[in-house]
This record gives sequence, C-alpha cells and structure tokens, in this order.
Amino acid sequence: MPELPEVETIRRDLQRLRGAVLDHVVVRLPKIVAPTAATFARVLKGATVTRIDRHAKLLAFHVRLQKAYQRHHDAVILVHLKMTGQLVLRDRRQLVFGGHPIVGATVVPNAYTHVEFHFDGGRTLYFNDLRQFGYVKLVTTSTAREAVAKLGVEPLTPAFSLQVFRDILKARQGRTLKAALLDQAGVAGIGNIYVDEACYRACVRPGRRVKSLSSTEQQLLWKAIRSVLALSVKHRGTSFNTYVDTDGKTGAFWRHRRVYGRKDEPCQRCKTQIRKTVVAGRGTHYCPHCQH
DNA sequence: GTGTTTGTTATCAA
DNA sequence: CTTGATAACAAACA
Repeated sequence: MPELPEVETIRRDLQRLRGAVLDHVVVRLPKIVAPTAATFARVLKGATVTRIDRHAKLLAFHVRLQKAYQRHHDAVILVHLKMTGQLVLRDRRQLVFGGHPIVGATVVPNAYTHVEFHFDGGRTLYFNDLRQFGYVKLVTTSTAREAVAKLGVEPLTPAFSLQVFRDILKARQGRTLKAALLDQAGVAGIGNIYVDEACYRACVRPGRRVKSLSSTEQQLLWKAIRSVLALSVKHRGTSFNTYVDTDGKTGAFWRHRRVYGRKDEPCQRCKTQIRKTVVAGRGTHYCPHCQH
C-alpha cells in the first residue's frame, strides 16, 4: 500500500520525466481515468510535463497542453494509487523478455495495466492497478488546487511543528489515536502501516483516546512520525504486497518494520508477543508490554 | 466458499 | 457537531 514514503520515492524517480512530451496516451480501462477516456487521450496528445509534485499520497503531474481547451493551456493529471496502484517507467531500449519489456520483477504492460503514457523518444509510463481502486484524473489547475487544499500538513516539512501537531490532536480529542492519524485532513500521508510503526516507536497504543495522551506522549509521537517516515523514504519505501517503484523494484523498509505484519512475533524491545486487534476498522499491531 | 487485506468516500446510527 | 461502524470498490491469497 503506497503511503507517503512510497509515493515520495515514485515522485523522485519521476523527476526524469520533466520536460518530456507525450506522443499519445492509451486508456485500456476507461473507468480509471476522468473526465472520459476519449477526452483524456485527445487533450493530452502532445502535452509537455512541466513538473511532478506529491501531496500526501497524491501525485500531481503538471502539463502544458499543446492546444488550448476552453482557454486552458495548463492542466494537471492527478494520480492516486490507493491500495495496489503502480507507476512503472520503462525505456524502449531496456531489456525485452518474451516480447514484453521487463524491469525488475515487473513485466509491462500486463493484465493490470490500465493506462499507458507514451512519450517522444521511446519512454512509456504505465499505470497498473490490480484492484482498480486508483485513478488518473485530468483536471484544471484550480480543481487540482482544491483537491490539495483538503489535505493536511506534510509531516516531513517544517510546517509540521510540534505545536501544529498538538493542534491537530486537539481537534480530534474524542477519537482514537489511530483514527486521528489516519485522517488525511490532519497529518497528510500516513496510512495503516506507518501509523502502527509510529505508535510503537512512541510507546503508545493506537487504540488510546487522543484526549488521554500526555504532553510528553504527544511529543514522542511527533518525533516518531517524522523519524519513521524519513527512515522509510531513505529505504525507498515498504516492500510488500504490490508496491514497486518506477523501475518495478521493491523497497527496503519492510525489514525495518517493528510491528506491522508481526502478529505473535516477539517484540524487538521486550520479547512480548505482538498483538493484533482492530482499531478504527483497521488491522492494528502493537506490543502490549511496551505500548501504554 | 470464507475471511482477510486497505485508501477513500458515502451513508447511516448513536 | 462528532464519532464510529459499515459498505462499496476489486482481486489475490491463506
């Protein structure tokens, strides 16, 4: 599941697409794109990628259109990977296997390739999504701004100060810590894996009421959120399930996780068995001895 | 065949 | 107004 570190890894890799010109777009599964497959492909023909940003788990490809559509020369492609989305970039010159280009462990295009962006010069960006929850939307710059405005503070920026974090928690006092941290309008970009990992590092149970957290615990959480996300970005994200980077390769954070997916394994601090429960409707892992 | 996996949104209930 | 619970989306896996 791509969360902030995984999407950030993809964003960094995709910077090499800046200035690239789209020759054509192929939409294989219309429901993935917006407004319609026909419009999507027609408007983007000949467009130039000017910049690629990340907002929480959302990627924003800014494009300059070849022609003006209703006075709009610029537009944004918003890409959300949701749970199983992938963006794989390959070059025509790369290794070919069985008639298909293969990069890392990922062969593209495959049965889950729903959109293809073919660029001048032989590069192609593939949007794959096994479960088809993700989307690729062509929107105006103002619509993109509105979508981004709904998101909260980026946890790896200076804007995420301790005081800002305290305010976010205060506005969610009645909720469980897990529900509060998964709310993208507060801290943006945390998902189910990193919420459990941050809580473990802060020695706080995800099921605690926000109201019950001490000032010290708030500070520990603030530090844990920043450090665990930064560590994962350093390792190019978590690698399990269907996450791959733009080369089709897996990330290396998976072996650094302390609790997620470690039910019944001994806690690395105290050897107590990791417990798994449900909080805020999500699978939740914690050490019953270390976390209070 | 059953339960589990999760990001986001919608909907209903307390 | 707040919060939670549930469903929906879809497909693989144990």
